[in-house]
Amino acid sequence: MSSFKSISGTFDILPEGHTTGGDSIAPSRVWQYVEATIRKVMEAYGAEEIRTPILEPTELIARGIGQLTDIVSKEMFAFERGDTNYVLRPEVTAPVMRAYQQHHLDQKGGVQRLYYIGPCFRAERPQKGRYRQFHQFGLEIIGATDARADADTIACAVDVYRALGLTDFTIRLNSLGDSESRPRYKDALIAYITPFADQLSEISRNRLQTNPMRILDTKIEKERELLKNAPLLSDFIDEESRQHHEEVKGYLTSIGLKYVDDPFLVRGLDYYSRTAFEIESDSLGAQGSLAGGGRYDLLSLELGAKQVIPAVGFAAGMERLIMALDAANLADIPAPRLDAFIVALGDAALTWTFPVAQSLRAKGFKVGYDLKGRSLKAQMREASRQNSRYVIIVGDDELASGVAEVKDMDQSSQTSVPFAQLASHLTK
RNA sequence: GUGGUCGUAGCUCAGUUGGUUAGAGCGCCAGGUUGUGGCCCUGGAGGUCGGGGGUUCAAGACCCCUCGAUCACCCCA
Repeated sequence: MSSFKSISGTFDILPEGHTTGGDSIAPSRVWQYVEATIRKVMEAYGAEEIRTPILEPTELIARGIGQLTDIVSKEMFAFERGDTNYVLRPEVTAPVMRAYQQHHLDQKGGVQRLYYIGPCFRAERPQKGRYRQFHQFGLEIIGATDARADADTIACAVDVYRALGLTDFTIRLNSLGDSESRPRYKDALIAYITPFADQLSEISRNRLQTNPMRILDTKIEKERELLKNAPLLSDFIDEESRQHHEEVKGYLTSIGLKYVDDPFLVRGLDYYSRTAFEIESDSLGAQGSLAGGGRYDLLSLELGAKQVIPAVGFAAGMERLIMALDAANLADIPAPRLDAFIVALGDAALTWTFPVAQSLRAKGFKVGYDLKGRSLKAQMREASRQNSRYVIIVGDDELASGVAEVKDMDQSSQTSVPFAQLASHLTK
């Protein structure tokens, strides 16, 4: 046993899949399958992949996500080197927006649809479905204020889940209003809550000062009770935002997408305005948030743009998606099978194996052979384990005659095949 | 960051109130089959009982610390 272990909250993805003591990590082929499906759906939405660095300037994340958010204030892997401050990206919307501005993608005219899949890092206490290195995928539609962009974003996320066979989730939707209606609502909320302040938890009391809207997100039953009659954001948002929200809902309805209008839905990142949504698994428990997103028209300004660059997007967690697939038994991807496994007996045959395997591989066959010089029986067992379609058996006799024994492992039948006809025999 | 639970072979786990050389199933390896996988039979390898310290004549079992996992809080994807 090695004395080194992967860092807490991180995990290896292996060909066979394994458990971390409780949580199970899917085989790499399941991840590949999920990624391939995501790419396919993204392409259906006209999106192309963007890959940004894992390392970003700390300031970008702090400004983008918000200094007072939990992510920035206590969950970043950040370090200093020379006179630069680095972070391991905790999310990728801010980096995508940074890249958009850095490369002047607005100058290409039109709307950019960018998707990503990759690792993110947050220094949270690990638990099921929550890791310190985790993987997000998401879509950002940049350059459009049209409500169809918002609806498109939500539909895209939903399509990813549907394409994988998941149906067990709920969409929650809200509008956060614009930069003027939010402060007004904030004031009203503070005015409403302040009289009860001493009945709140310490966390909520702190939020009253720093980020009062996050209090709406509380899971404490008593606090929810106190919030029953709290002013609603929907009563404060500006007319344009309200109309925008109605349009978004209209588009969702037009494609038969069901959602729950949730006036208490607030996202934990500061950059959202107007549309905010979350997709929650109905069966995953505490870490059931599959995807979240919304409109973030003001992020561009926060990152130094001279004018508003309207944008919407969603981000989703790969771990939770795969957890949900597992729970629904939708993650059984069969291991690939070999076309042929070459069993060699004797030194001459061992030597013969190598170029033959190469020439078959060059013709597109998946070919394996034993590398441990084991017995015929052991080699056969290995072929069986690797689920090879055929086994090619060659010993001194076959080398002399130029004719191999080829066994069909499914039929358990065996025929003699001249070396020159091996490839054509495998095609059958 | 806070609280609860757990940590024995590669995996899943058993291990009586502390008491000799720590077990099972699966997996792995070998043999039964002088050149044929899966099923069956036989045998074998594999464990500093997460790590460190302590109590005791004696600790896998008890105590403390630590690390890890896990569930919840929190957070969010």
